[in-house]
Amino acid sequence: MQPVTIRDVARAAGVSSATASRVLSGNPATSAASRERVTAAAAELGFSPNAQARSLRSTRTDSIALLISDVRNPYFADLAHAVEQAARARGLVTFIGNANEDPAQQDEFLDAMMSRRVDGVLLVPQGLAGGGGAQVSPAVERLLSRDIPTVLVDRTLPAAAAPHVTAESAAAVHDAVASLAANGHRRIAFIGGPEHTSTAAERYGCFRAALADHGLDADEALHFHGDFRTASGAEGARWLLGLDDRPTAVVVADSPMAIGALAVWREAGVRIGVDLSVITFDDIEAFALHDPPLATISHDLTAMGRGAVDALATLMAGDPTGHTVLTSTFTGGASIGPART
Amino acid sequence: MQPVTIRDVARAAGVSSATASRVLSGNPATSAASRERVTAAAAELGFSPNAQARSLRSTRTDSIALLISDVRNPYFADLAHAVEQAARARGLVTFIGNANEDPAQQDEFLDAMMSRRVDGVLLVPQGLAGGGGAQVSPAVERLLSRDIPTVLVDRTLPAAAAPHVTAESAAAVHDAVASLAANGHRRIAFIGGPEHTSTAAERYGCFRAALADHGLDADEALHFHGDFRTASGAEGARWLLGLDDRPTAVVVADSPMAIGALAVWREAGVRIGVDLSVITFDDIEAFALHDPPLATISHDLTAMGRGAVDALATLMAGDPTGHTVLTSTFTGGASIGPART
DNA sequence: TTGTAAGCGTTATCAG
DNA sequence: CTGATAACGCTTACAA
Repeated sequence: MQPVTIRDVARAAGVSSATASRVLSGNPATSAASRERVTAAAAELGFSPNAQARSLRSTRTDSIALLISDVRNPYFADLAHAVEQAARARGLVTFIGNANEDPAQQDEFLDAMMSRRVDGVLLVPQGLAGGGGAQVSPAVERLLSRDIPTVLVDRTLPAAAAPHVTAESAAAVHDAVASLAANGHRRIAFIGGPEHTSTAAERYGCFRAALADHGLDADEALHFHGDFRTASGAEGARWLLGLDDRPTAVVVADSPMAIGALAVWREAGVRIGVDLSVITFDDIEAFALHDPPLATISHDLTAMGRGAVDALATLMAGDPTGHTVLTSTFTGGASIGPART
Repeated sequence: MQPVTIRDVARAAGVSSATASRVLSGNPATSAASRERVTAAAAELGFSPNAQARSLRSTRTDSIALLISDVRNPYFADLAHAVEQAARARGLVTFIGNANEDPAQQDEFLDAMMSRRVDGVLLVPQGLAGGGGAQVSPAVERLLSRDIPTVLVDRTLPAAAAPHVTAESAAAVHDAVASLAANGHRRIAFIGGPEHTSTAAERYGCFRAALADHGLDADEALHFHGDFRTASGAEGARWLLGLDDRPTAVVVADSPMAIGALAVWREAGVRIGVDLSVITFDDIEAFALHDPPLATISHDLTAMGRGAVDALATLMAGDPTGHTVLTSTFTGGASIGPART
């Protein structure tokens, strides 16, 4: 079936293509008569407007892009869901892209989106492994140097390059460490994320600060550098088991790593909350599977998603927007127990 | 900064826009000299072609759409990841859409994709709640009546409307039920998915067949109708606890429902593998959190994703394609124990 | 090998 | 309220 164009509709309705266009895009300057005939003809022919052509002219696409780090990470899945629902409420379609924690994949998706002229971009920026200067990947550079409304979500970028909606965990981490300290823990390990992401840095930074608050000193030897994925959590778990003078507690920086780590510890016969106290970031539904209940430091992803869409909408409307920082919540659980002495 | 057009590039390179276009789209009819100057100019100006305009002319977009039922369901997250990687290997960008198990959201996304003229569509079709005739939602109808290459993934549609890549679980379910039967279980409940999805029907159908294979009769009173989401799994768990002559074993039709159900059972003090034997569909990483290990019936999502992309690529190349049906695997676990007598 | 010019399907402008 | 007509940014005959 050949695609039906607006001209076909106009011809069938006996009007000009301009009138047909006006009717179909809800322009009030139309007569009831032509409105009726055009809509009828469009329905009859099964007309679906060519968005390419439309936005070539109008430069609006009513769509936004959301780039997340990892579709398989429940944290980002929740974020994607929240964004999608909030965007839908504003009449925007969301295209979700998966960077797979890889700047190259991020860039491909962003380029595709830019050339498709989405109205705005929500970006969880991927860190550059290089680590040297305050670099930003090429496509992100392009994104920002053009005037494409962009909001960073969850993670930020060095130069405060764009407005962002992120979470701040100081208070929750403080409470979490307080809970450990109250249980007599003094050697607390940290299984962290990749250093080149702002969240990994923020989470670890808050952890160190919290230690200091409780008169404990941060021991860099108790800091494992993971990559936010399951396998590295398992590695971190094994690393912990191999430490001399094994720590009695550990904080894990995200849920996939926690899943990987807990599986290893179970296999090794480590009793969580008894032999080892565990606190993990990112409360996900699947944690309900774990016994005992896990203590968590969590974010309100629905709020983050909605906040991000709000900020982006403001930006798309042409108004400047600032940063939003949400606070995290500490929820205790039986995975914290007294330090064995 | 105003968007950079191909004319800007051409001007900077001192050639016509036609030559610039030829260079940038890899047309061999170009001189080394202009090739060099054009690519330099494009890089210099940060040119990114307008995909709208390009495909308005050329009708290829090198992109595909993937519509999944629920981003937050790890099963679909895994599928999305697999598709995305396979598509990327073929130079295709994947736009992921989330239907949220809702035909209306599915249709919005599909319409947006059709009007953006993606080269192909991978669709996990949403069931119509009506249940009456063999209907298909309007946008899916449009999708199929036009000649847009489309492959159904995971779920099918009544009229074998399009080629599909799905999983078949008969053998795995047979083994699973055999394992229960060998442990003396005779009353086995089933917490199923929404009837209007083909997978729910297939999974339950195989379950009934497997019961028959083992001389057990299917009792419709032991069939709970869930909706593939966590909350309904919890409901199903409570339903099971309230049954007279409580079944000693249960099969759960997907992982989110299993998560919801297991949480309820734990809270009720039900010992999995002792008081109640459990087998669940869809092996996900987070199941590693559960003790004892869960018996599962699982699919190879990587194979499904790759198979779907292969089928779609074949279709996009103009060749007809058939159906692919993958087999499932049963993996035993300590969540199956002897029936208490 | 290159340039000119004609569209692709739609919407915006400007007269009527 | 409507109809010509000119773009939007790009590709592709067709000439040169």
